[in-house]
Amino acid sequence: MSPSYRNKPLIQDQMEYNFREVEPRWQAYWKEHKTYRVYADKEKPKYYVLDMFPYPSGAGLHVGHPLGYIASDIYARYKRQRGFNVLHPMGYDAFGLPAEQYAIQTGQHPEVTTENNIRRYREQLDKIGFSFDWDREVRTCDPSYYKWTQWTFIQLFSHYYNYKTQKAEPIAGLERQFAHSGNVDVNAACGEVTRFTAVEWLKMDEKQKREVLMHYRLAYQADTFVNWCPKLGTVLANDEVREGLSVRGGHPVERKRMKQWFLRITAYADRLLDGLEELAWSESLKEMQRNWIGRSEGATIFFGLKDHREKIEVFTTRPDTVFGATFMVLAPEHVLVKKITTKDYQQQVDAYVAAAAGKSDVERMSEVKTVSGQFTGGYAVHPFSGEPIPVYIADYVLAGYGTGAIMAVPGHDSRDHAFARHFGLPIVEVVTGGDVSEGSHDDKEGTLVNSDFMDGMDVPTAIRTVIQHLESKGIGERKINYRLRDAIFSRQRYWGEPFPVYYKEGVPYVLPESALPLELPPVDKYLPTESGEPPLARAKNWETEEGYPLECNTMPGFAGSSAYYIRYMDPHNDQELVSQDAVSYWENVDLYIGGAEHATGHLIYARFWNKFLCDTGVVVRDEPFKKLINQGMIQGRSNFVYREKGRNRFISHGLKDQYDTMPIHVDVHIVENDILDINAFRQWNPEYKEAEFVLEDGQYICGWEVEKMSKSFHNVVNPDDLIEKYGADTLRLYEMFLGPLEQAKPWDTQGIEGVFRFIRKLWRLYHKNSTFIVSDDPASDKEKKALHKCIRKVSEDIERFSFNTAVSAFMVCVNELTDLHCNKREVLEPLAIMVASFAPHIGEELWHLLGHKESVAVARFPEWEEKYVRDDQVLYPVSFNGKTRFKMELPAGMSKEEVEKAVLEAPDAQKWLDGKAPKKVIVVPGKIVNVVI
RNA sequence: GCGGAUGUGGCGUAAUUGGUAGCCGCGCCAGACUUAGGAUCUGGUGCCGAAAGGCGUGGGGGUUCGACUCCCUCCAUCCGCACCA
Repeated sequence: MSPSYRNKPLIQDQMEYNFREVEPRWQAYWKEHKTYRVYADKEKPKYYVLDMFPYPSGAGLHVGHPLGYIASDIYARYKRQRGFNVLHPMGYDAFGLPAEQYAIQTGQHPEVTTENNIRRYREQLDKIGFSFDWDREVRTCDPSYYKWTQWTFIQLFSHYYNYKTQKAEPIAGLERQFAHSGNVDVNAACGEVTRFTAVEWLKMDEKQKREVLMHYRLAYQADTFVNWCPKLGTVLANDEVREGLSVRGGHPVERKRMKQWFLRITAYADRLLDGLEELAWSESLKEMQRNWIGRSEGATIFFGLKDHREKIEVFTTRPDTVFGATFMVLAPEHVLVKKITTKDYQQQVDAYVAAAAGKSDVERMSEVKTVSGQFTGGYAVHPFSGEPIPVYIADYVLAGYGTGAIMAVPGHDSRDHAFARHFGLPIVEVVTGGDVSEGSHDDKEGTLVNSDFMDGMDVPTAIRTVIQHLESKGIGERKINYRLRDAIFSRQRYWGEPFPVYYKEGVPYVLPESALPLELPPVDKYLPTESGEPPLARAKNWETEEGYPLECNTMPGFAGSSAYYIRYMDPHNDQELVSQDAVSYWENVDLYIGGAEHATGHLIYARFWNKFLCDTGVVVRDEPFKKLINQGMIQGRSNFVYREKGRNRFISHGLKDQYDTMPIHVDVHIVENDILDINAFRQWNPEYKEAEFVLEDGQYICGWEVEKMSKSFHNVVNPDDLIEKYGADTLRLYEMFLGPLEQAKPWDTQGIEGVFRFIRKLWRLYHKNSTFIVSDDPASDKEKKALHKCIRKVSEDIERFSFNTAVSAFMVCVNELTDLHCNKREVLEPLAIMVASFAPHIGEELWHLLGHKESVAVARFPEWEEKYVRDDQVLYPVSFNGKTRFKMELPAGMSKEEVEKAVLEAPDAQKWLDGKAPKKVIVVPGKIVNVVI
């Protein structure tokens, strides 16, 4: 081996851009100089760019995670260079199940593992070169943070929702009103309360009063059926239960009645719905929220019972079809089922109810197609005709929606139709336009028939009319129903915010603010107690100073994430959640980037939380997130080898169909360009050490497929490895270059070489043989044109969040400037500023090499000028009957007529005209010429 | 079933207002430099065809001088919701 051989790569390294030295140097500089620190500066316009903060899991980041952070970072840097005062913080959603599960297994305090994970996340994030103001970091599990989560809970507990004023108001005002005139005049969001007078109120003792008030509070306690898993000692969400077993562990889950804390989010249903209008969110996301809220307009109607004084209340969106109601159906859980069931049907009804109770929600959903039900023996009375109508119970009526009872109109509802068919019940047509013996006519098109006073009306008129009749007779009223449920707000867990609540004689009271934060107590185990109480029941002295027991439930994950964007505005304030000063300056989030998986969870709760804080004067804007972008998922690109069945032999992709093979995932790190590194493969798994291979062209070609990025598919790519190999700037550019931000796209490490070459090509514009060669000579028109086209494209693309095309524009520009051998400061300086948003390290390095002392972060983004991008010659594509045939260069200023003349005279045109006269010539100046023959 | 989105070279994609389809990059092919190349540089690369030319943006139809773009219809894939009265 000759010495020159060994030296060669070294010399090359010196000449090339050395990201391994440059990137850590600037990261240290930014940290030391607090380059990205931000204050509420009233002289400057504010802009708030927020990322959904991560849950710090033990696995660290893969290349999919930083995608949104990179996009928001580019935008934040761009806005800063545009003169905005940019708030761009980061923190951690640090309470959560995985840490607790790990604690149960290992006995380690979740705080310890969480702290470790955060440290690892921070290292990874720092390497990517983000412009976060880390002095504003928040962690939801930090007592100084959750103090304000607890504080907000106390506020929710102490407020009710007044429908008259359409906002939250202090519960004390409600108490005054009760003392003055009872609850008759109150129009508030509440549970089921009976009417009472002022005298009755005043006669109640404190316990009774508190019970009544509990029905009005925005944070309230109520009994509910939950998915209780005795083995895990906790309540599970619907998606944590499959086929009656817990997803984790596979333990039996039962429906259990339990007291839980709730947030009265339904009070805000209309405002949550209406607020969507003003938001710059994607239509699909808004639609998801609309569906989740599920507002439907209709009426409630009371049906009397034949042999009982009670009435059945139903909700219907089609009160106009009331004369078509030939039977009624109650949910099996409906309270009146017991009462109306006659002796003859007792057994069958009991059996049906028992069977329904044993089924999980998921099971009931999966049986959608089967019609089942049971007659109760009871009859209701039609509110208008007085006819008796049979009452059934059936699974297809849900206890949790509407009133849990329906009037069944088989002529105009497909499910009722199927049910009527199955049980041989009469089907009556009340709206024309279909054939009800064939199937139900569900549309609102048609004319009312067989409907007494509504005959001849169209559907909308009939709906208005019947509601008037119902209201005047006092047997029903107009009603808006929602699918949205109040949010269950308690968990039987350890690793969450403790409730600032204690119990006096079984009645819950909130702690005074001075007692906050109520810190999580140490426990001996992170499991429920033997008697099934939550882990906090294990804590010693878990009581107030007076000896009252404290609440043992903790808050769910969304508690801490519902107001973190507010806390970033004033993260160290220990007097209030946020100062009026800070919030009146920063207002709300201008740009929010995060995953679509939070569409109906976090994004609904946060909006609700924010509206409440707005009502109570804590924040100044009704909506928290003005614009929201869901970054698309980065998928994995998996590689496969094909093992011959029953043998330790692998067949190359192109030959696999000639053998009986099965595909096996292979680690993408030992595959390059779909060619398997056979030696690495043999070492990868001892099982394959002696493997044989059937090759094509001397190589083993792997198959590939796009799948979720997951350990089990061996397709996870770690950003640290890529940064080590190519640098953070290359990673950032490549993540953006991959495709549109909002679109899901597969990760293919192969392509990163292209942006890596771009970075080095950029560097070479400013350097020759490792010497900085930028000159102060004036730039040529061509050079300026390349630059100004780039400024225009990049700024327009950033404004519309089209980062992939912006990267492409940089490449085009650098290619052009390279061809022009441009080394002019006039061009290269603005280019460095622009590049710095995307690739901050090389941008900062070039900026300082250009002689600047301040960070490029505060440089002014260049403006493009029309005069430099204008063309004086236009290359006209000339088409005949819409097909482009040749191109012709003409001066830009030419009139339509001149262009037409010039084109028709051209020799190329003669060929295509073939002696015929053109019927018509279309000239779009500066664009195109089309000749019609 | 309902709602939303997406279909363009071998791959990721581009075409901002109806105006040259395929920019930029990967891969591939050829060449240069080289003892060597998985380095670097240069050129080529939608498909068919020797060429002339023809065909091409999921399929079919329409509007238009002109359609990836607008309209109708069908198909496929992905996501969300799902007996919501």
